[in-house]
Amino acid sequence: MVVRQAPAADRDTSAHLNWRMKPNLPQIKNLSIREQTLDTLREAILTGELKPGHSLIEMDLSRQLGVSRAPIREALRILNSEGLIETIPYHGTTVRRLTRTDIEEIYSMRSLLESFAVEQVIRARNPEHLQRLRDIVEDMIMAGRDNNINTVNILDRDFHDALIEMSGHSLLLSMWQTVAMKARQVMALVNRRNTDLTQIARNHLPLLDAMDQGDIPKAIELLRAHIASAGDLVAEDWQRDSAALDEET
Amino acid sequence: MVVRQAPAADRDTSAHLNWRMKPNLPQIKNLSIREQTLDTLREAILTGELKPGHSLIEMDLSRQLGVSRAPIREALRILNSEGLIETIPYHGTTVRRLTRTDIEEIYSMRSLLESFAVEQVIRARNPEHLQRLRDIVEDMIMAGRDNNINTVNILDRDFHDALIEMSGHSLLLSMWQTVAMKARQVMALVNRRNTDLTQIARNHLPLLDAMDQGDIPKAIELLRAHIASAGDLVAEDWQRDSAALDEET
DNA sequence: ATCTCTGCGATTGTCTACAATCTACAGACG
DNA sequence: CGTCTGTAGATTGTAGACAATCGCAGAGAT
Repeated sequence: MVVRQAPAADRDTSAHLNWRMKPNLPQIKNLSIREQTLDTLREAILTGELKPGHSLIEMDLSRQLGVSRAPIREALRILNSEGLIETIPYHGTTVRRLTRTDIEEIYSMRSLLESFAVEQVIRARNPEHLQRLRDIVEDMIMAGRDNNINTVNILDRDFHDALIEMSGHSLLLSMWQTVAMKARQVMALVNRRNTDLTQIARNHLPLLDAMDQGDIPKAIELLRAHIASAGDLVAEDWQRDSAALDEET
Repeated sequence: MVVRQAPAADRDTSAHLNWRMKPNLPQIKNLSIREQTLDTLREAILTGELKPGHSLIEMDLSRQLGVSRAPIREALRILNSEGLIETIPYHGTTVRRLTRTDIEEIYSMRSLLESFAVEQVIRARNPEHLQRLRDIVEDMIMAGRDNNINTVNILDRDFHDALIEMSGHSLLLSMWQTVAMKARQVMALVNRRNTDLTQIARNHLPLLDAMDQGDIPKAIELLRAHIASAGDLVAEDWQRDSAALDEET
């Protein structure tokens, strides 16, 4: 951590430097401490490393990350407005606790946003879009055969992200990102019962067929069912082991 | 998003203090400078006082408001994640510029969120909800008769806010607030052509009737049309006088 | 004339110290 | 014994100074 600032020259892409520049030099990132802190904390929350209820003390973070409180505070403000943490003035900051209602809301919102997106994508009738989605699902099925749960999850996210992006609706995309973030957090927090990975992947196929046929109502119906069943499973698991989820500190 | 902290006194409900407490003392506000700055700037942006493209210099704001840069920076981070401003590192912060596409997206998103809400509200079948909405519309019609454009606008906002709140979906509410905020900004920026205020108010009545009858598809259809026509009008006006909207600085 | 480099002013990014506020607990007071 | 009061410790809120970076103008080289 505490990646020190990179020299300016590395980021410079003005013409005289690009002249015959050999490619594939790894892009040097010069993110502000605020951004690094933000990314680090957000990732920790989304992966469940920082559990709901966990207390975030600015001074502790400051020491752990080896930076001052100012950029940390700015990062916390952002996380706060993203709804991942809560701050009580002069008292403390904690990772937002989740209720079963929160989870139901997250999935119902996913459903709403995605069905809107799928309608837009179908109307656009862009064959490349459908092909791209098919490719992702195929990879997903293969990863499912290999029982590679991590890859399946990533590809599943890719699929739904791609669907939203294809709608070409930037406001939708930004709201989606908020919701998808929360969904990711929830998924990381529940101990999912083993399910047939291949089956999860295959579940996407009927949706693709409906999209191929341009059948909007059917596609929306399939998508809704797909998300609802995923949401129900997660909500059940949540109920089951919700006792272990709040962290005292 | 934009969940404001309640002042300490509001949160204190311990028994010994509530015992025979005389009411009606004006609540003492102790908002942090960050919150005050946030509210001030956000309001200025939403009312069009700060126009798209206007440059926000931390040092200037600091002098104008008579506070240090730290709380201002935190407020700016929040406005940034709300999508109202944009910051280029080491260069400057400006009020986000709006394109016609932005406006179309704002209204299509409003449409999506509100039709979801109206479905939930109809399903809940709560007569008080419908009565509350009717009351608002009645006031709106009266304000329309008086040609009181400001009151009509406020009541129109109240109506749609109420609709969302009644859905009881807190995540929906938070996304709605983001979108409604942007819509408010857009409305403040266009010089709306005079329209019949009474007519605007009356336009809400068919929707209420459909809700009364529990006719979900019809209600959604009416709502969609209502919002779409509003959006089209605004988009037209935008096109017309978009030249005057960007502020140089 | 054109290109390159260097220094300058403006602006944001970060650090440190100090102030304000909250909670909890101990002790005074009836 | 219960109620109020005040103090201590922890935590967030704010201030002011300094560092880093960017864009640009202008000097100098070709």
